[in-house]
Amino acid sequence: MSLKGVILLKNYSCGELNKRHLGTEVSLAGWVDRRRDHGGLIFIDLRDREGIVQVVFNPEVSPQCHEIASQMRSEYVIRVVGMVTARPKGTENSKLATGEIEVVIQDAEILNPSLTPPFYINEETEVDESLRLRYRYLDLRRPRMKQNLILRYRVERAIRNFLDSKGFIEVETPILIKSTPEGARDYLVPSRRHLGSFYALPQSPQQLKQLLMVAGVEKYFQLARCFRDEDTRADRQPEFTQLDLEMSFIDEEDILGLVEEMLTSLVAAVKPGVKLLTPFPRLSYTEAMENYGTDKPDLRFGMKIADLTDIAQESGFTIFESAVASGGKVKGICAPGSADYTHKQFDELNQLARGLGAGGIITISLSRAAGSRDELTMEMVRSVAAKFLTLEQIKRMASRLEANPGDLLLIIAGKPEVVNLVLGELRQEMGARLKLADPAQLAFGYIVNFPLLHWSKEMGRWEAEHHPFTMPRDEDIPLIDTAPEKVRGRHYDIVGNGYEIGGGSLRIYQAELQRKIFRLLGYKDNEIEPLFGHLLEAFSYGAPPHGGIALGIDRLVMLLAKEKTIREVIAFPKTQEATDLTFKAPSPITEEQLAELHLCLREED
RNA sequence: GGCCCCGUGGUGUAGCGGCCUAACAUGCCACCCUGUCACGGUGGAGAUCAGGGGUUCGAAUCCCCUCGGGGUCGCCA
Repeated sequence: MSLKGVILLKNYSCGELNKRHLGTEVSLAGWVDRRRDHGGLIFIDLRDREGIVQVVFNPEVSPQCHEIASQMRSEYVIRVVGMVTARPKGTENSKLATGEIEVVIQDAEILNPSLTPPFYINEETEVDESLRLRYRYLDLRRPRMKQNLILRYRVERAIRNFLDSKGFIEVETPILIKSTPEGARDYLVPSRRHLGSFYALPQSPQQLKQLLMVAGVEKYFQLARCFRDEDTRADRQPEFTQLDLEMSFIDEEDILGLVEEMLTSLVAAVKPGVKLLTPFPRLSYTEAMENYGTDKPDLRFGMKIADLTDIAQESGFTIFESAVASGGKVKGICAPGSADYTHKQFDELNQLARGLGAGGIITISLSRAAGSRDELTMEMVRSVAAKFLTLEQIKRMASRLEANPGDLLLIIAGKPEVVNLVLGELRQEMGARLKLADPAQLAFGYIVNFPLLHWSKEMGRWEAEHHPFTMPRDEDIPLIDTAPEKVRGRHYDIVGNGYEIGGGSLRIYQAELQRKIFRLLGYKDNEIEPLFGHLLEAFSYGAPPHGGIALGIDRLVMLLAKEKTIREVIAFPKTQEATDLTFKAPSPITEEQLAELHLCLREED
């Protein structure tokens, strides 16, 4: 990358200069990163997007420039003209890419002074995030944030190039569209021209891309902004970017294969050091829940959950017995090398487990004294359950969890969903504590065979697991009327390092089946028409079989940048309270604006 | 909506009932300094301890409320 030739005030960028430019007169412009004033000589580290170069003001070369340089301060915008010169022997700086040379200045001007910045731009110190967000334009000058912006651009460019090479076209879809009843809360935009009516910002271009398939686009993608008025998290923002993608005349394999190829080549291009699992592992939803306790497992490490119910129910241990008697399960994980966990450490884990609904954790600690699992004796086992279990039963549990002497078994008894949930969280916690995940790895994997529906207690009706347009598996279609919970959807998720990176499905393309699903979701026929009539109508004009996927770009870039939140890879993110601290948005509007929109504000109690 | 954490000169931290008239580092300002690169030296300015209320002889410190930021549960098809 180079700014060369783009801007007239400069003909080289600071970061690109090296020994090859010796003797060249260069014109540079940028920001003062740091000034070192020796009274005689003044050194300035001049920074632009491409890097830093040392420029030297020598009063013997130009007393006027030296005088101007003495006025310069951090973050002043300056322009200089000078000669690229080899640094005197012994004064080279190997820490700087441009450290073999310097620019001896013959002409200089201050283009714009700067106030002292509210935080360090030239140091990688932690700064309060609200301050960074208030002055985001300064925060983005810092090298780490600049690198994140560039990385994001490269990811998006690689995606566009890849999909272009596969015959996809990018189509823009409306931002002002229609509110939909399913899913998240909509961001709404009042219509000036239609009293009492509102547009909604898209939660995703889902229906639009399906209509593009009906339109015969066949291979569509879009780097699409999506909006959901829900509470934020480290990996969730009110607005975010999806790679939205849809294809006609395909099945699951086409999508999964395409995305795998895309991500593999993308990672190789932007982060060659990152290791992937290839081919991407595929787990059924059931396997993921049973073995990892979550539908978005971190596949960088094992520590799989194992079912111990059969062994546990042979014991005389009340906690195990009563769990099994009430239809529950007993399952566990093995924390390697954690046999000597302290009381305090147990307490922390117990608190975590209780907070998630478990009664508590039963631990079995296997002493290091044994040379192997077979050599264990009762004396080497530490557990409140020990006197209710035979040595043989303990060995069977250890064997099923692939535990060895020195390891710690964490066992949960209770309702199957709670057991999986708690062990899933304990697995994450222990994985983090024991640093089991290779930080250089990005473990993508597919989760397939999700249930199509789940029963919503609060709504008292079936809800779509993914969204109401997901195609059921052919062989499960008869179950829609008899056992909706057993219907599996042709839906797939992609996970990466424990994050849901994306999800997609094959879609329903027959109006009648779609209508049937809407009815199952509790819509009356007279409600379906105004809400989804446009889609059903489209399906009656020759809709091709189609399907697609959407990937969360923010999360993907976050993982590639090794950041902890997606805010670090978004130029102007919002706070947890969904405000923009740079603009101070949202903000009140005037009475005139309200009146024009036919709106008045309600008094709240 | 619930729970948890944080808020002290510009920035990052220390102080956690009296030793605080608030410390340290850095930044900032002035002066000195021709080979530094986190330059160095000398001197200086800079804080109603987020805001409000309470407890106490006495509060940066303990309690309550509010505001702001973060994490998380709910929520996010």
